[in-house]
Formats: sequence, structure tokens, C-alpha cells
Amino acid sequence: MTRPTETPRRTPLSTERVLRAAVALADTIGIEALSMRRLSQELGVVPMALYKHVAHKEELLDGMVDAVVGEIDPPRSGAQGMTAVRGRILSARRVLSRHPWASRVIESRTAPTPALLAYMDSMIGMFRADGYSVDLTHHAMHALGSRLLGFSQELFDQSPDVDPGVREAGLRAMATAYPHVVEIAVRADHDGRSVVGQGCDDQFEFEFSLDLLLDGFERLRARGWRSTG
Amino acid sequence: MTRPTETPRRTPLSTERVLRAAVALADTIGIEALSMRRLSQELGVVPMALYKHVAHKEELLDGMVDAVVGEIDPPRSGAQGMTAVRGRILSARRVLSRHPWASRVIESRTAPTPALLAYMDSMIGMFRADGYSVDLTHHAMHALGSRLLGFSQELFDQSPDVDPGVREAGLRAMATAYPHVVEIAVRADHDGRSVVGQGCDDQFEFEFSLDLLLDGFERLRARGWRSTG
DNA sequence: ACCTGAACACCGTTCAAGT
DNA sequence: ACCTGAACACCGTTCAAGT
Repeated sequence: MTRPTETPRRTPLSTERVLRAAVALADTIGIEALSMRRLSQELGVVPMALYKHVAHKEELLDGMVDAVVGEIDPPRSGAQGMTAVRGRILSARRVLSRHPWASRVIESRTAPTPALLAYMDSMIGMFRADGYSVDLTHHAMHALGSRLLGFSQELFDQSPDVDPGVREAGLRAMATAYPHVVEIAVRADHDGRSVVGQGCDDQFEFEFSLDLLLDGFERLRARGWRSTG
Repeated sequence: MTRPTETPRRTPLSTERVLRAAVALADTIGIEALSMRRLSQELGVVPMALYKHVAHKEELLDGMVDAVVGEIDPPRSGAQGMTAVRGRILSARRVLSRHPWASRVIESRTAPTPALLAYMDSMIGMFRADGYSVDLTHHAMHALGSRLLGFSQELFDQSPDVDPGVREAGLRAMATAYPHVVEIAVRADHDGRSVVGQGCDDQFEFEFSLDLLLDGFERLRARGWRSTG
């Protein structure tokens, strides 16, 4: 027998299989725990085997970003203008929320990956088709920033949900040092919008700022704004 | 002789000295290269000596953030309302640009540090003093996000300045695949606003979106907007 | 020519041994 | 009681030895 039957015949490695496994593993164990060694173990190969498919870890991360960005829906053929832009950004948000590590990895890229460029290009095209000047579109892209992909940089990650009693005690303790912060936190708790009745409603906050920006763009376009004489 | 004179008498370690050295070292060699071992070497002590002043590396990073945020000017006593808010945010931007690693470290914090809380509290106070409701102020804080500290999350870091000829060749190569992206990039190159005459003017983009948001807040306040009935 | 085990140069942090 | 060298359990990646 040239190939012993006890040896499990593995699906041969391919760049695609490596990337898919990496995305799935990051979803499961988190991006901090994703190492070349851990990934190779998951795929049942020796660590060095990965280096035939990616030059180094950075290239792996690039590929993972492209895989995720590729999940974003194309523009819906029906909608137009800012409605279409809004819908697509909210679709990107749904994709990115399935891969919580993706936003951090995207931020850490120094050069845009192909899928990111294609997404940007198509998004810019939606503005241009709606009558936006090159100039205004340019600044709109910067203003949207990471919101284009459905996430936004908050100052710190939401603290993990704690017991309401503990949270209230914490807020009481902070009330003298940071009265304004506490006032807002208490208000958010009793707003009743959030599922658990405490903390902020991320989706509401995202749409609030997105709409503020989109409205601002529309206003500037309407009055023929230009950045330079 | 109880203490040999050849032994250099070191300034004894203190948490403050550790933090100051860490900030200076990160400014010099970059945050990726800053390790506990490298920092201890810089201070002329054994690595473990640091652990008397910080419980672990995360605590060191927290302290570094607080040191940087502490550099931000207090609100100018003269100005009021959105003018004061705008000025303070631009002051934060100047501080953060002196420590390019700081924005990334701030983003990675899971809980706010004391100096961050104090800054937030004072910023919220400026809105409240200007007649903003708790509700609107809350959403304004989320909308500003990292812009509150003078940075904003772009989709990818500006690619390092390259030779104009190389850049133009690159753009030409991308023109068919990403026509809209290239159109904007070319426009930015000939805008003449940027120092080197190529790429985007970060400061302009920052102020563009900041003002779009501040204008939006003012408009909502003026018409008595509330998020819930 | 291909594949891979061992090794290198690092990490952050624990722990026990030395003073 | 304090301090610290050695060690542990990891990294990403190089490289030379084995097939």
C-alpha cells in the first residue's frame, strides 16, 4: 500500500482554505489569540506550512480583511442617492458585527486591500452618480471615515455588561468626581431603548451620527459648496 | 567605603519616572517596539523592577494615556459655546499629534482612565452650559467619538509619502480598476493645499467633519430635538 | 526541489532562590 | 522583607538538514 489508510487524507492547503480558517478561528477565539502557530494547529499542519500561502502574518491579516469586506452586499439596484448609500453602509455594519475583530484589523492596515479599494470605489461612484462634485465627495469620504464600513471609533469599548446593581453603585461613586458623565449614563440607563435597559444603544448612535453627516452633505451639495475658490 | 563611587547613583524609580520614560520611548521608537524589557533597559533596571510600579503592561499603557491626556489644555476661560468646544478639541489634536501612538493606545483601552473621564466630564459640561439637553449632549458625544480627542479613524493610514513620479505611475495603473478613487486622488494632488502638493490635508479634513457635526448639533438644539417622545 | 524540525531572537510574567 | 536571575510558556520567522 503506497498510502496507509489510517493516515487521514487531509484536504490540501490552499490560500483560500487558510483564510477561511483564519476568519473562523478569529471569530471563535478572538484576534489576540490568533497566532500563526495556533492557526496551523487548527488546520493540522506544521506552522511553516502556512508560509507557502502567506508571506508573513500581515499578509494573512490583509487576506482576512478582504474576505470580510467581500461579504458586504453590492449596492441595491433599486435605491438611489443617499438612501442607497445609507442602506449599503448599514449592510456593511451587519457584516462587520459578525466579525467583531475586523474593525480593529482594518484600522491597523497601512495600505488599502483590493476589496477595500473596490468597496470605496463603488461607494464614491454612488455619490458621483447622485450629482456630488469630486471635491465634496472627497471630503465626505474623510468625514465618514470608518463609518463607511459600518463601525465608528468610540473613545473606549463599551464596558462589558455588569450587574445593574454593581453598575448603579459604580455610578454613585463617580457622581461627585464626574457629575456630567454620570448624568448622561443614568439617562441612557432609563431610556429603555437598549435591550437590557442599561448602557447605550449602539445602533441608534451609529445611525444618529451617520444621518447627521449625510444631512450635512446634502445641504452642502444643495448650495453648491466648494472647498477652494 | 559603604557605597563605591564608581557605581552611578541612579535616580530611584518612581511610577511617574516610569511613565515619563515610557511616553518618551514610545515617541522615539514607536509603540510596537515598546516592551517591558526595552523600557527597563532604557531606565537601567532589571525588567522585573518595573512590576513594582505597574501591575502589568496594560496598566503601563493606561498610565501613558493619562499622561498624554493630561497635556490637553483646560477650556479657555474666555470662549463659550461651540467656539470653546471647537478650540479645545483642536488643542487636543495638537497634543495627540505630538504622540502619534496615543490614538491607537486610547482605542485599545477597554475602560476609561481617570484623565479621560475628567476630560469627557468637562467637555460634556461645556455642552450643558451652552443649553444642550442631557439627551442631545449624549448623542453628540457618540457622534464626535474619537474626534473629541482630536483624531478620527480613517479607513487606512495615509500611505507614507512616496516620490511623486512613483505615485503618479501607481495612480495610472489603478485608473481602470478604481476610476472613482483615482479621480479623487488626482484632484487632491492638484489642490495645492497640502504641503508637498500631494495627498490629503489631514487638518482640513478634520475640521471639515468636525464643523459638519457641530453645525448639525446646533441645528438640532435650535429646533428642540429629542431622541424619544 | 520540496518540506519541516530545530533554532533564533524576541515577548510578558511567574516563581523560587538569594540577600 | 525586599530584590532579581532564571525559567516558563508563548511569539513570528530563519535556516539548514533531511527526504
